[in-house]
Amino acid sequence: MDCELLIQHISRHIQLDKNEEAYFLSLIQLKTIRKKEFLVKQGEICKTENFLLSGCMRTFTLNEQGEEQVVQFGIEDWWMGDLYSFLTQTPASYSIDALEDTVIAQITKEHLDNLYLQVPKFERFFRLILQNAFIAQQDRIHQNLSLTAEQRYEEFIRKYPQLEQRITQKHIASYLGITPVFLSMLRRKRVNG
Amino acid sequence: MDCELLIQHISRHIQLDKNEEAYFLSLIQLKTIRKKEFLVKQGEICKTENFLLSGCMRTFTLNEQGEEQVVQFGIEDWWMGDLYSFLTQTPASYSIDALEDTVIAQITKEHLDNLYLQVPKFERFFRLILQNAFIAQQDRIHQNLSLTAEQRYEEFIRKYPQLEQRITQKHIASYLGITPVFLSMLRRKRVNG
DNA sequence: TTTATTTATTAAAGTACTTTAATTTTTTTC
DNA sequence: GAAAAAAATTAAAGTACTTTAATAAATAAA
Repeated sequence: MDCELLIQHISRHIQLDKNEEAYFLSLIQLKTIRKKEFLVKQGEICKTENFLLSGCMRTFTLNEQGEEQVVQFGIEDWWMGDLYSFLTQTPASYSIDALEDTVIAQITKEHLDNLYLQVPKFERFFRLILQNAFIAQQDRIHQNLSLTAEQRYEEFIRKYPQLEQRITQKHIASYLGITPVFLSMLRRKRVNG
Repeated sequence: MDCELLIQHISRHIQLDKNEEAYFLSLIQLKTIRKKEFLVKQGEICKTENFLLSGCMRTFTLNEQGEEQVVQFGIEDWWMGDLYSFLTQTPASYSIDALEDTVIAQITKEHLDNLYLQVPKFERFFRLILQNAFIAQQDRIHQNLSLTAEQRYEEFIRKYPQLEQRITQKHIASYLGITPVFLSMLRRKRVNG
């Protein structure tokens, strides 16, 4: 089981001894999700938290008109899941699917609850992860409120140059809160000056 | 020192014995911030995390044109601060001021770091607080992207009926990402049908 | 209480972004 | 490698929201 990336990721935040690492790995399951397959479906229960070892996923909702709204992307080294559904084991508000063939490391709620009891250091680990995620989200809220679509697109490119290559414009537009048509206009403007 | 509300708030998430509670309280300072006074100023370092015992505050930024963008409100039972500035002890991106006379319980970074070491349960406590904050923010991002200004205003009223009364329309408009002029139009439409 | 200052309302003109629909390009499938 | 399906581009008309400016109402200051 090749979780090297996950172990590195954890060691950036907390130090585990060999026993703790082995115990942690015993709770983890690897899973491959092919492009277009779902990890979580809106309305079903999100049973695991998921660390991306490779590939690319998106979190989105379907509104009443059946339109997709992308809320988040995730690539290697990111956690993905519907946190509220996971914590409360209630139906998910969001769907998550794979934009590329993706390999994830999964932990169930039961295993995570045990992990917190057996290795309390993981309370710290997930606190630190959440701190970073919270700060990133706050900045995103601020930008969504204060920047124009053009400025948000520039920021997206600056911040996630890799993502810009890997993800379709349709999905990027949705993430930015604009239509693909308008994003196309912004791109033309960028190129032509 | 009347921190009853804070103690209740904590006991909803973790259980403290009397020693732990006393130690925690020894790290806390009460402070009153009068209406219009600042708790944090953009560009200065945010030295404390702050729990609101009473009153009302707002987090905002000033952009290059000197316009205020409200990012968040806080009332009794909420934590406020510039988390990134607090954690890294670098200049704050956000300002925080009081919209009403406000009483807060403060903890410095040094005290909080000690608290995590002395009473690791607090790792759990702040993980739980951050989980809730993260989920709320994710929903806000989703709504900002997918709802019209009118729908966002309806949601705001539904979710924070108390706040709607206590906060000026100017600030609510900024929080919603619209102009006060447009908010006024939405309100007229609501009343007249 | 009066005056000054800030906030809210209204109207009208302007702009950023959407919608629709047709065409081209790219990707997927068999 | 051809056919089908999905994504991107373009243009034109429409709409949600902004900007400006003038007036009224509410709050703060003296």
